[in-house]
Amino acid sequence: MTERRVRVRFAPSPTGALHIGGVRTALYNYLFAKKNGGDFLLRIEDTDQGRFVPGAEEYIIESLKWLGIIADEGIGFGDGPYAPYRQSERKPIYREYVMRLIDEGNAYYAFDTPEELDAMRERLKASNVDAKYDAITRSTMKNSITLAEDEVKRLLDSGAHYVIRLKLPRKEEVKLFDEIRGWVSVNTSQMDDKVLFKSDGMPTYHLANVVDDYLMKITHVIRGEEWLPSAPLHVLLYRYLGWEDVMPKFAHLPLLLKPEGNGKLSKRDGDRLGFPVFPIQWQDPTTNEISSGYREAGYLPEAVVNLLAFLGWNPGTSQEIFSMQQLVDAFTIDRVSKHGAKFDQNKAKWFNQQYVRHTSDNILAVELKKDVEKNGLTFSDAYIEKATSLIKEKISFVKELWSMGNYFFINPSQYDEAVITKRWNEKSPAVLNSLIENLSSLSEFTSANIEEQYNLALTKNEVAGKDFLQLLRVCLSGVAGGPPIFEMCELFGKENTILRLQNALNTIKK
RNA sequence: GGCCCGUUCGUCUAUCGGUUAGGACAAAUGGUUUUCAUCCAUUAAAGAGGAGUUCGACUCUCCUACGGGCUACCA
Repeated sequence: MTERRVRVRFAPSPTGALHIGGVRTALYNYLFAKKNGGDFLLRIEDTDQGRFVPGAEEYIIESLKWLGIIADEGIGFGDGPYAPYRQSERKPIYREYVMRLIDEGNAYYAFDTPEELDAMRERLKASNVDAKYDAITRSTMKNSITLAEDEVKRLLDSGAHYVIRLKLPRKEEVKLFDEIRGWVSVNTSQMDDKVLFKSDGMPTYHLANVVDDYLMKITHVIRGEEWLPSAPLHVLLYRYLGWEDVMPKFAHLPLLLKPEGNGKLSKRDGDRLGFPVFPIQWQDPTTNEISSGYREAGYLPEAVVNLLAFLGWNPGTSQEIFSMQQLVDAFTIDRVSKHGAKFDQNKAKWFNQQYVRHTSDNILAVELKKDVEKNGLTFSDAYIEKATSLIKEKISFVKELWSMGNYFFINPSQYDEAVITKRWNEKSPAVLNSLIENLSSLSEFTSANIEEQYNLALTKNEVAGKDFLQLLRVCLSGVAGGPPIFEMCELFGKENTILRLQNALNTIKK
């Protein structure tokens, strides 16, 4: 077999918001494709009409685009040579292949009603046997194996509801090589005759995914670990369809787990634990319930990509900050870990902090400006950018430029109680008055000059600097921490600095 | 219950038979920053348990325990 061009796909189903674990799967597929000079495609697996959620598809596309996980082909990315990329639009294709399975005796019609299936399962459970539709139970059910040929024909002609099931051998070891876990083997005696074709004329995931991966020339299937148990089934499908020689390689990714330990990370965990589990905000169209997203929470896309990449993969070096291109260059499947990873909010925050710090002031200032304007305030771009540069070092999230630095734009009316209680004393008003006086006569309002005047005010009132500086900060900004004080003052300007000091003097009384 | 997968500091992980088991986040302590939310330094912190194989096992095998996944006409 000649070397095939690497082609991988991300194939979510549009049943709601794309979970962060799904995003990681998409990312690993993307990294693998780019690393190997291949193609990454987005395919929408909407074979379950009943679970379709409006807006989910758009949400998936928008999320991937926000993160820079750009597909070469597929829905939302200009389609491509293997269109359509939405399984519901490929409906006629699947019938052809499932008929081939029937003709060759590898699949059969089953006419059992849901009630009959339930009854069978309960019967088996009661006798302590595994309740599955398999080589043994199928002989007791209503299908084209047990029914006479003309009866099957009559049922089909009369439009009776039926599904098509894969006919598994009674006892056969099915082996597959997983690129992450090595050889995995399952006996068909443990599997059941999975439905391939539903009564609504749609294929199930199992059939559709195999047929599409074949037709779209997929070389590697990189997906979540939840698919590992059904992978042997897919192997069998490739075999029966005669495609084993071009069967993709499999890599089953470990799952993302809840931070407290039990179970995989799920939709509800995010807002319960105070961090997003979705890339961007999602509003459920039926309940209107809003789930927070990384984007809205102030995460930078590059940070999300970086932190996600490290949840289940590492380069084997001590480097942790990676651009997308660096990830592409470094990524290999064999460095993906086998075990699930718990999401660590602290580490996520740290990653974002790194990226915020490395983002230039003028770009961050644009975001801060939005908040300033949202609050009905007007400041020059230069002022906003300078404020950005001062606040930037202290924050982890872009939105904290405003939440932690809004005192650059609004004079404080409240003052940190703890600091006031601790630092304010009978000498404080005198120091402030001296400072106001000194600053008023200052012609060049620079941080160095301000500091000089501050020290003079201290000396005059016989107060130690260490005891007063934090109090000064609180008088100016209202809060206990922040950037260098005198640089702050320089930005506030002479008039506003003095106004702030006077306000503090008038407001804080003890 | 059955089947499959997994198990190194609190968390993410390095180690591909021989290491004082390394790094990062978080934590604690100290320092710098005349304030702090930055920064620097230091400390504490791990091979689930039991059998093998081997001169030697975190690393290979088996058992047990624990965790996770799957077990639909859902993906």
